Amino acid sequence: MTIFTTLQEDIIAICIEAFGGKQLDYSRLVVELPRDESHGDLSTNAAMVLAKQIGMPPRELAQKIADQLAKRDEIDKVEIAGPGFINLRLATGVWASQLEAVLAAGANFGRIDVLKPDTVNVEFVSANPTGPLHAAHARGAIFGDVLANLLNFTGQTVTREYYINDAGAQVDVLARSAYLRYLQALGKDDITIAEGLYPGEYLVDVGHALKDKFGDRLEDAPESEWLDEVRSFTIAAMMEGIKADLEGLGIKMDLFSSEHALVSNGKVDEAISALTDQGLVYRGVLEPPKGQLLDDWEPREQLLFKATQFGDDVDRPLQKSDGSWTYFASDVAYHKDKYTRTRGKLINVWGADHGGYVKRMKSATHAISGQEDILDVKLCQLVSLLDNGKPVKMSKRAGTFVTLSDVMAAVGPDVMRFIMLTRRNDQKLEFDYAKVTEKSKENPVFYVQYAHARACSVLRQNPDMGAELSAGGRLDDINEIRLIKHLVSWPSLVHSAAKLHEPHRICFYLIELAGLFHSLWTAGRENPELRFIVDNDPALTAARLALVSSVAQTLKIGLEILSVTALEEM
RNA sequence: GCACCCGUAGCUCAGCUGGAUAGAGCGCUGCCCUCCGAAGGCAGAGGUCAGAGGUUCGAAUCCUCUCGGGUGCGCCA
Repeated sequence: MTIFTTLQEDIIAICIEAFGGKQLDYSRLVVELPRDESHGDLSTNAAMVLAKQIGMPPRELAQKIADQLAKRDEIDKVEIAGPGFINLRLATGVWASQLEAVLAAGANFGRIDVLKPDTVNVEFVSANPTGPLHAAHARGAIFGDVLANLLNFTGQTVTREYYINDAGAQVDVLARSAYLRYLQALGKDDITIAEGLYPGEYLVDVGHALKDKFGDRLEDAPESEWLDEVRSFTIAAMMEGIKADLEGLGIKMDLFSSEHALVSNGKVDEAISALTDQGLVYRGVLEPPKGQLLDDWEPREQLLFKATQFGDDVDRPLQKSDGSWTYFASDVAYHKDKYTRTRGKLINVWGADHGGYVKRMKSATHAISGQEDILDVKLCQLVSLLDNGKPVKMSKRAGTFVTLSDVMAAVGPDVMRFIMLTRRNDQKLEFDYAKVTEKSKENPVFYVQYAHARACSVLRQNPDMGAELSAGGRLDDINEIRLIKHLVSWPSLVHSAAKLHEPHRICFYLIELAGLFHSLWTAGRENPELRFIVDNDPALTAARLALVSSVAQTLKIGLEILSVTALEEM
């Protein structure tokens, strides 16, 4: 229970007492830290939010609530300001006493404020199994993983899922490319990798592995005889590499789903006929997209899903010209499968280039589940790789893209995970090798880990006091109070980050917490009276160590949500 | 042409899903190590929140339009 929630409940109680007859909507009522400290320790918009409902001028209502609040021991002063803000000044020692609750919550601090428990499926990465992960995949991977951690932390039951696109033409292309490498492994040196195949070196090893497994048995066989075997072998090899890369990032999926399995089990036909039964599928002709050059466009009747009925711009095709299912059709089946399995919320983490796909997928999941907001799609913008300000050259054509494992070898998982979350997901991100490995303030990973290490260093010097940390009322320096306020706002930060599916908020919170702590630390260097350890004053020392301990604990919890190491020494 | 995302200090970005005088880092100017880790900190300058309307007690935040940047638009997955 933080002071925020206590006061909020108090205010609601006051209103029920005074206006018991009326049913009031308290959902917009907040107790928060005012941005400007001159407005007091805490402020609430209660009067402004409730005024209209009650039918009383805001300032008058504010006065009524304020009179009641003023009677509380923990409140020193109440003021009405502006259009009806109620500003509260807390009695000495109230902030400091908040630390007792922080320390009592221990590793569960922030878990207190849980969302309504639910089952959530987070699908992320889902990179095509046609090659190793490249650096840009890391963003979505980490976003999804940390979001899953965060939801877990707030009491949700989470499944991490990877959808393998192991059907369609691209995996045949992969198989043909691997087959050529197989021929090379058998000693044929006049092999050229044709345009349109995958030229990457990573298939050389697969070629050798194919040779080890099949000998020369496939050498002169027609494609129809080797395609299936080579394809499934190669996909398995690619997935093995992808799993190893994810493991290097500290990511463990709960489930890998196969598109191929879905298709061959008839799930697509099943899903489409279910939509047909709902009257959402028809044969029709689409308009060509305007402003785009399509020389080969011919109007054609095809099977369409009534996406417009759910807010999409046009109805979406389910079949290609040859009668086979479109990718959208199998995606409908996949999402139906996911929903049927879990009956919970679905979250998809996609690259921003799939933005045009969101509406139709939400339309489909709406149709499938009957719930409009069952699916949330988070789009991650591009990552550009830099080395000291200069772009790192990448060419997918030549097969020389920067792989995830290359970057990981250079920076390690902690840096990778933290930096990828130092931007909102819908904002482009620059990842500069040189800067993110710097051991300085410019590097936020280091900055936060350093704060934790510093806090641990203080606590290490006083192992004896650990047992009796007292959160007495003597923490009254402005920097100490600021730090406590920030600590106490951690649960509500976690709550909104989880609710909005915005893990980056954790990063920014930790950076700010680290900054406040560094600031206090240095204040102690300049003014000995502000040092954490005060000779001849064990009570004050204990109170300050309680603060340090709370900081260390909260940094650790936050870093654990990010799965970034909370170092005790640097 | 249409849809989605973005536009906040010189630069890179936050802004708790509508709160009060819009914040941080970098860069710039000037400071702080006899002292728990200076791998850090303090202070100053810097803004028409792209622009114009609207909604209301109150807008960077919500709605409409305009401008600028990005992504995408049947038979790639």
